[in-house]
Amino acid sequence: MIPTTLANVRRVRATNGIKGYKVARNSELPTAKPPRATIRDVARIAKVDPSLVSRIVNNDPKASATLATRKRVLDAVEELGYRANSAARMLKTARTQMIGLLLPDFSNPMYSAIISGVEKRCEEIGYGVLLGDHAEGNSEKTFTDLLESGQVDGLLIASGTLPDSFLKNNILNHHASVVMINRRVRGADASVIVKDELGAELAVQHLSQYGTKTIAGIFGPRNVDTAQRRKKGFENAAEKFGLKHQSIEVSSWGMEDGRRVGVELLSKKILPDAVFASTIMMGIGFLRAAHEMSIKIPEDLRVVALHDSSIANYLTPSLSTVNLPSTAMGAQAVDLLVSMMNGGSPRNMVVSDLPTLTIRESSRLDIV
Amino acid sequence: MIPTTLANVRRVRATNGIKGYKVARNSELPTAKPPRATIRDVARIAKVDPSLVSRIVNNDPKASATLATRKRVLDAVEELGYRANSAARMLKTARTQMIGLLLPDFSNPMYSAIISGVEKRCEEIGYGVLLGDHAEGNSEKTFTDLLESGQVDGLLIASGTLPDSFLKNNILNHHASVVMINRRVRGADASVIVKDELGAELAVQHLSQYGTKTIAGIFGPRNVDTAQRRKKGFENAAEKFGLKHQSIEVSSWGMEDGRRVGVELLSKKILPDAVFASTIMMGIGFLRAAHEMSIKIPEDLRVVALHDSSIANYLTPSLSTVNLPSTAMGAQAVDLLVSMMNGGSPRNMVVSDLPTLTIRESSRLDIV
DNA sequence: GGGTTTTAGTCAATCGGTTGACTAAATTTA
DNA sequence: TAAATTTAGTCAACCGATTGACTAAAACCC
Repeated sequence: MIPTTLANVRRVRATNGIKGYKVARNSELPTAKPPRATIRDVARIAKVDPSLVSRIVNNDPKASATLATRKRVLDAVEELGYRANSAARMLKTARTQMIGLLLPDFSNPMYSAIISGVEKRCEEIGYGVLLGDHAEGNSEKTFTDLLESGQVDGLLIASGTLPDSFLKNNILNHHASVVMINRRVRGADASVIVKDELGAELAVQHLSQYGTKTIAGIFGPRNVDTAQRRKKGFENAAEKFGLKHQSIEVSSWGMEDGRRVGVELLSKKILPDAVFASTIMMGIGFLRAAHEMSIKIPEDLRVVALHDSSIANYLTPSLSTVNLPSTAMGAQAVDLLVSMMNGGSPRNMVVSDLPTLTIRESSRLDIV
Repeated sequence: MIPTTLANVRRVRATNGIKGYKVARNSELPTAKPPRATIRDVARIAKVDPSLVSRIVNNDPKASATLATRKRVLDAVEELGYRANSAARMLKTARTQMIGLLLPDFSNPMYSAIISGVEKRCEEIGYGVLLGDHAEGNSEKTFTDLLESGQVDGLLIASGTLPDSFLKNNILNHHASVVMINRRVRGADASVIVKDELGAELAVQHLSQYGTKTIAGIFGPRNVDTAQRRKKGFENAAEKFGLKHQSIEVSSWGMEDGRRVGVELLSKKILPDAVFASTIMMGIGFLRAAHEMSIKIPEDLRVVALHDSSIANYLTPSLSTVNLPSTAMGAQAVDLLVSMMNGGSPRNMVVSDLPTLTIRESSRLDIV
């Protein structure tokens, strides 16, 4: 795996003092590569069969070896710095121990909690994460490549934008375990979502204070169920608290969407008392719109957005948010995927953790 | 690669009705897995030797085949949906076609341009990207695992925080191609950086307008060369433009650092006329501090931060930035790494693209 | 102490592609 | 037209780890 030239570099380096930073003497530069130790090397040194080495290092219950033998093997492993070649293992076992994570965009803080949940859980169970984004155009390619060349054992997809039809075709047409994150697509029956609806309700409940009469909500693409769940939660809660409400649907989830809607909304004669933004990005955009339109927040209008992120603390005004258990969602998606890879059936799951509200300046009128 | 059980699962899924969507008939449910086509299957159908199939699909110049034969092979590939098993290929060729990208934190927008540059370039040249973060504690493990189990052919490290000593030890002790991104570490001789110094100068030059007399700069960890380059550029430019300047060094690059320094700075009797934040995160934090301290920006004090990101447009006030060519840096790092993996020598490179200034509200006094 | 079970470990096939060496036929060259 | 070269394609040995089947010796049982 490791290119031989590199091995050289390391050799050279290891034999020289680091301290004064003279890294190498020239004479040592062009030497032969130190080849990586294989299981056979270990076997030879420990004077056992390679198969026994394999069984010992993998804790195979079928391995039977005296303590002395085991020690010899382990010592040899140590001495040679042996690590199983993952390609060979993959080939033989037909498992890569990797899962793919497909996202629209790494830089979007909305996804970062998910990423870290996925990453962490994978680390715990010894899986690697192969990231793919489907920025534009390359979606299809990324997708099929990962699956079809068998570089991953399964795939997680977190996308608030890819159309259902694309997802459905790809999920259904490829032989692989696929789990959708915070998205349900008809025709795919493995997913993990959070209680978006409840998150929206929580926001509305909070916003209904201070004599709020009217409230507006900004939502994502109509054909994405995530947007619909949030909208439903928003509308239900608005009804429940007797608020006049209006729902605005836009075609993506970004800052500019929040700003544009904001400008439009705030140009009207009559403003709502409160606004719910269904993503933190939209919330940020909306705050900007308010600034541009010289609307004072929270005095003139109060705002809460979905998704927490540390940046919410640093905005002006700081942005109240509803924190969805996205990290837990990522972790749970990994668990579901792994269980499916081991023969378990696909399920549509809901993370049991509840959304929580963090009140900041954008929605608090009662500052003493 | 794709575990057979999964193939089953997928079948199952395809055969069950979802909600109103009956996708298939039940009778198809418990059938045998469709095994993935191997090169031998293709060979059999095309009536040629597997080796010829291999040569044809890989465009091996050594392959000689009549047009008719070639077509038979390609047709068979198509028919079976054949994709080479990547584990087998890796094993034989001793290359994974993957590179690892190590970051402190995915969610940090500072890194997102780098990620996308790396990703895009890798996609172009047929490499996969394996992401690893070294949030806390797991750095060492992530690092060694990736390298030692030979899951990647080389490694890119973009970290403004890991101490030199750690990097040096790890880089030096492992057999692998490693390229540092926007960081130079003594003892490691492969890196790609941008003209941070010039970026800082650009910011100072701009800030020196409007009669600015004094300027403060906020920089990252003293023992990280990136921070030092920025500081140097800042100080040089300040001298050049005859500004009284003060440099503040903090131990990390985040929003809270910017805010903390800001609060401190703005508590003093005499304020600087301008502030340069050496990351956008610090800039955001500083804006917040200004708000908390009721300092008006840009009226009382003007601010420019390094790194562009769309969020700069949506802050209040919007934040002037110097856009470093981070995407190009990511791409170039990939190129360097690949060239090293092919036997090229390590180099310390500088991206030739220049930083550019984007003026926004935080530094513009002459609004009409 | 003869038979059975356990323990300790080995053997060899296999995963799926790749690649240097090779052959037989076709084509070119002299 | 005979020799030399090129073309078309095959053969077989890997790469490194895993795993079911197997063996020989030791331990156990009554």
